[in-house]
Amino acid sequence: MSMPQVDYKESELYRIRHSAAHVMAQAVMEMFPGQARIAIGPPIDDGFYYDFELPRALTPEDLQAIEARMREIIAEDHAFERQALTGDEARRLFADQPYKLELIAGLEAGGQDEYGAEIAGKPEISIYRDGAFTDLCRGPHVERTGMINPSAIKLMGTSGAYWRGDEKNPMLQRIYGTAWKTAEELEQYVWRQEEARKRDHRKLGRELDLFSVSEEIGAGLILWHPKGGMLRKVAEDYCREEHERGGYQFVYSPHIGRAALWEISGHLGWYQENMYAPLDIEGQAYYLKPMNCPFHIQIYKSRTRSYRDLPLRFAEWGTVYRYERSGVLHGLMRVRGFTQDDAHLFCRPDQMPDEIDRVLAFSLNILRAFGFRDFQCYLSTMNPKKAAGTPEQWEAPTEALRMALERAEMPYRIDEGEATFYGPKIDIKVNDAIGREWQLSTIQFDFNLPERFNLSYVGEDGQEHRPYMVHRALMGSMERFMGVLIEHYAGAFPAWLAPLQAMVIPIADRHVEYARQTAARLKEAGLRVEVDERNERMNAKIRDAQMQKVPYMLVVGDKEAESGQVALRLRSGDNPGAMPLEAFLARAQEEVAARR
RNA sequence: GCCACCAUAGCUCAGCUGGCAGAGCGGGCGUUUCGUAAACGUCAGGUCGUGGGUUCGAAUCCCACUGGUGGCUCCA
Repeated sequence: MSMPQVDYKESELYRIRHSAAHVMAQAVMEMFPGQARIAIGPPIDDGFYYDFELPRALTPEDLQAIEARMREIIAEDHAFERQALTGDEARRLFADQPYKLELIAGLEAGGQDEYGAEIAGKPEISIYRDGAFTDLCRGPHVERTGMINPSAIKLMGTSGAYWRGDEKNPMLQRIYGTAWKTAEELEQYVWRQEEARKRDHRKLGRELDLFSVSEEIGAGLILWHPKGGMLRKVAEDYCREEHERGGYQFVYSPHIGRAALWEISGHLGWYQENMYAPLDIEGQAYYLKPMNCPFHIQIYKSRTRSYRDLPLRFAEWGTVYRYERSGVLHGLMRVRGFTQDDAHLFCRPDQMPDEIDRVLAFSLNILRAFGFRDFQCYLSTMNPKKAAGTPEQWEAPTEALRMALERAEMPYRIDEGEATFYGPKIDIKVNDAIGREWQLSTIQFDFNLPERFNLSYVGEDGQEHRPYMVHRALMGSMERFMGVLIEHYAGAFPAWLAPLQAMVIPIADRHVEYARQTAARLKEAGLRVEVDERNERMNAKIRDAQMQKVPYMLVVGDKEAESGQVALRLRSGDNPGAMPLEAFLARAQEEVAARR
């Protein structure tokens, strides 16, 4: 969905959208003569926006009026004219536009463009004029407003947005719009939005009875219903087996720990804003865990470790609680309590490269099993404002992660300053079926905790040495992973994951007994199967199974009961028809085993 | 947390400028026993998110809180 930035910035579409932003700003200025303050209005992935300070909040009706006026301005076909100015000239021109004045000052100071992005040297100050509207802008634009297709633009909505993205600044009103070359492209875009809405995990979660959130329990806290619970169990069981094969050992740890633990780990120093207020237990402060690492470290420390013991890989489906501001909560994707498929690797320095290689391959392998094909890797580097240790300490581990990515021949991007406080990390994001990117796996180097907890192992030389430590979560949070999975498959899970794999549909009451026998045989063979014994017509049962996205529908009537067959229907609508029960079973088992 | 909007039956939603709380689906019961996406009939379901206020009278107007939606900021 996201196209290469460089190409996009030079594309005609980019100029169209940038120009549409100007046209929209003009329409808004006219709506509030002398009262509208304009900030910035760049093109974005699928359109554009413009930020304003206005005397009142915009309504949906305003958007309609603005959109209508935009079409008029386009029809007036004004030419876009560029003009270079001195700082003083620009200041005179925008004397009543405080945000523009701030931008002009920034441009004069040099080092960054009007969006705050770093650039070399001092940019030329320029304006673009189209008819009655003039904006501080470096361009580029289309030549005339008439080159914007009036039937390929649409205003999408409003939102609040902080000036320059800083929450200490005043909040402006942002209007989002989309613009394309043709009406058909706009239509396709609107259609894609609808598709995304259709596979929204919150909607499917209710329709397929997978999970819910209860107001009584609290925001951002998930209840897994039996169907969702099965989905999650199947995913977890598979991963547990893989972990066991991959040399991990399973551990369990409590949900709370004493303040001193979090003091030593550094969480109270670096991470407190994400932690809940302490519980008082007999005068001692305990904190709900936001991470599992200090617990696994205590397990490591429970005895003397020899170099022969390493690497140690402690895995736990650990439920953690993190404070999230109410406005950011979102279905399963952003919650306050979630379970990580967490593990901590402890190894000798000489084992580190191999461990990183292994965990990277392991992670991709698991993600592929769940049907993800496209991955984006990110290497997050030190954030000097939020980092334990010195830049020198960060250098080697950052390089180690980079080398692992190189060895794996994974293309990656650098996320400057996005590391955790305790070390650099590799994040793996996956692209789902409709191209959206989701952050799942994270592999984090940690040189901080072994130090703080004074971890050691006895080396070959009989001396104490400091082990290296890596945190990693592959599915990340089970909640988010399930959410991504729901949207990726639009609720139609492959048979191996589907909570209910087969629905047996007796045509009339006299077929119920045979249906039950059929179900019993399939259950015995390990399939998740139910019989729809309701007093409904076959058509209704098929429709319901279809809407529940059950992979296999097995219709049984007189013919099947007599011959020991089942009539298979797939949710795709395909109808392979009658076949011996054992033939269906073999087919289903094969598909489940292949995780198709 | 901030900006805007929203909250009526399990779900989706109607309910006008304040005057008797509704529909479809779903659920219960009955009839029907049916061959690949909705049989028919009948019954039950609501302190109109919560608390306060205005008013003769509030689902409807005002305030606060809770929860949600789209963004911003932040992030697994």
